[in-house]
Amino acid sequence: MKKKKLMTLSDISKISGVSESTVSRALSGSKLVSDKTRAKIQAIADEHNFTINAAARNLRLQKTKTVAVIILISSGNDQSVSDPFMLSLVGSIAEALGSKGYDMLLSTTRSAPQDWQRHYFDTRKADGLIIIGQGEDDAPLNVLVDSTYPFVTWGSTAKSYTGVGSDNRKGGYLATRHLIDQGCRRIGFFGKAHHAEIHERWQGYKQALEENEAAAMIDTTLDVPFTAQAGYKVAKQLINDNSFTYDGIVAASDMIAIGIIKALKESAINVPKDVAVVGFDDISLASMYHPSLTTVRQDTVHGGEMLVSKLLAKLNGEEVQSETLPTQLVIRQSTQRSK
Amino acid sequence: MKKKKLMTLSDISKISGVSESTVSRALSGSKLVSDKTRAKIQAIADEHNFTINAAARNLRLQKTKTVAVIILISSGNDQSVSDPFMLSLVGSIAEALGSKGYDMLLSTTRSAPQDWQRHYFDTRKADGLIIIGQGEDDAPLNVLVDSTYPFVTWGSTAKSYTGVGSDNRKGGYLATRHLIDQGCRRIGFFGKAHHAEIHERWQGYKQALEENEAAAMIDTTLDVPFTAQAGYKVAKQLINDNSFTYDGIVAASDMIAIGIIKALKESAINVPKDVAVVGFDDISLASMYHPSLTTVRQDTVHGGEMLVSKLLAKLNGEEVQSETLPTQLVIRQSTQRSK
DNA sequence: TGGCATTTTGCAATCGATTGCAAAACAAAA
DNA sequence: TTTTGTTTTGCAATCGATTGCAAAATGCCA
Repeated sequence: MKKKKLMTLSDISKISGVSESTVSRALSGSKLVSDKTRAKIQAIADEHNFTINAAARNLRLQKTKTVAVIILISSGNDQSVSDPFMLSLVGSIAEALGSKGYDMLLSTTRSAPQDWQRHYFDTRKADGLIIIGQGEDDAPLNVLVDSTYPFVTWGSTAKSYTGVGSDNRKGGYLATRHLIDQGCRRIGFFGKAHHAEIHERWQGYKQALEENEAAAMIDTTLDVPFTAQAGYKVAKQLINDNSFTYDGIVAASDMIAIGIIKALKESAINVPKDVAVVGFDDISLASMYHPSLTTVRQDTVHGGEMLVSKLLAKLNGEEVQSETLPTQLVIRQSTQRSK
Repeated sequence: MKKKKLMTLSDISKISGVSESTVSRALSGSKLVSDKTRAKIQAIADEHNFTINAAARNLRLQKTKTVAVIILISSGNDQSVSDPFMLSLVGSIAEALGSKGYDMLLSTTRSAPQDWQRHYFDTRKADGLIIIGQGEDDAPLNVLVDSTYPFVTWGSTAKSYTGVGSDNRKGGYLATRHLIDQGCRRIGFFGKAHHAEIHERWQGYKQALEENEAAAMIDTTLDVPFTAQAGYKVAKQLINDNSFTYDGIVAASDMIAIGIIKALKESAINVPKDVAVVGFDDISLASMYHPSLTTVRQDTVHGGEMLVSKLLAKLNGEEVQSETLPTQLVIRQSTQRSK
């Protein structure tokens, strides 16, 4: 019943009694072939379960209809692959690509070949690259800048290459401002401030603090990787050392916020009463945590679509600009001190 | 500075003054070429930044060194893409593939072409398929069974095709047994019992209840999709209807457990004192929730490696068996009623 | 039916790498 | 120097689909 062997254009051509050219044209919808012929060929192709061989087509057309997505992982930190935010973004990219008829090749800097920057494009495995997360270091990306390699990045948009990203500074500002409005006066920032995106959030935080200099603020910038575990550990440490003196915390991501809150709870420090905590990302879990998490929402769906459309435009030879997407403060329980 | 044009084998052959065959052999490490020649050619290739064209090679060799991973999503439920467990598994697969020199093509049933079952293989975009999550319905997979298509699945292993999965039944049993040991007497199961994997967990749950028939138990099987939101909603509803009478809950996944716990907390029902809750998966967040979640661990790292090695073995023409991985109960706060 | 315009179809080259087989180059032995 | 044996190298076919150009088929009108 099953065909063991896969059909080729040539097989179909023999069966239908027309040339390969005609089969090719019929199947690709060229108007150089009559409807009658096309119908006949299409029927035969369907019947024999024929599919075009992508390798051959790619070779001939010099393109693959495939985009490689690669997730940058800071070397030390092996958890950030599982950051729900990034994965949500990848999901959105996958869908946007799928709807345009593109396949997605996914890898992380850990699983990819050494020379991933060039690998996918040079080998013609993909037509372009989407790079997620600039990490703390521009070096790996600089290989690509001023080359003609088609790529776009997610992250900070204040770069020399095309990027899509959230308005991190505004987000950081809104989050901090909100804490101040809630009456917090000793506000700490938890996150790697030298990481491009986080740095922008930190700048927003800084700005909010400065605009309210009347109040005595604490600007403590702690170096915390992207995981709940890291947030937990740092907070725990501070508490144990009796140096936890905040009444408000801006966490660089929801996962970090969750870790911090857990540490606080374990020490019977109440959130939001004793300490108000605001996260960043609005991962789906944020509303399901207890207390539900006030956070700055990044729109992953829009972000994914944007990345894809920018890249495809680029593949199409168009000139493309970076784009900053709006962020939005979502107020939930973790900062409601008033009532 | 940059080469606009990508080099081909033929270019390198011209530059180095040897034939294409020799270049090909030199670069692929064939011992048919002398070390001296190889060194010379290698140097030239490096200098000109030459990379093999995958399309051409694929066409010639009839293989792609690429595996397609596809995530089955139940149509209605648009959240399960973001299920941390699946994503963790995908991460592990990505790494296992990377270490074997394979690339990973990722898609979900939402973003993939209609005929994804055949698409990736027929078009020769991938050498094989890894399918994650059987969903509630075997139909899409049956297209592949008894075909010669190389694929392996994650999920229930009691199927006619090669699968890798956790010992769900044992896991469900351990979880339920633990609740009984903790003194729970009204234990409910929250999860889609007609979903293949969940059904096995449910069987384990059932078995544990039956082995302890002396105690009065409640076997309520509620139909809950895979998200925290769903767990929350169902629990909330029960509470509002005054029909929440459990003192122990077996949730089919950690996310569901988290949603349930949130609903309980909002109604001032204490976990674990009033109700003990056990999850399934041991996602990284389980230990970071408050209370930390007792759960059944599935080993995603091992699982991913296993899926990959089975598939590659299959590609290699070997006969391959399904495999069930052990599950392990991880006891944390959400079930500690004793003290 | 013949002649011309318009559609359809087919030939053959091309994309870039691999490999069986045969020829060339080299080394060693006679 | 010739012969035999061993390495290296090159020729040419192959993988499957696409497409410019030319040839064939068809339609239309007189």
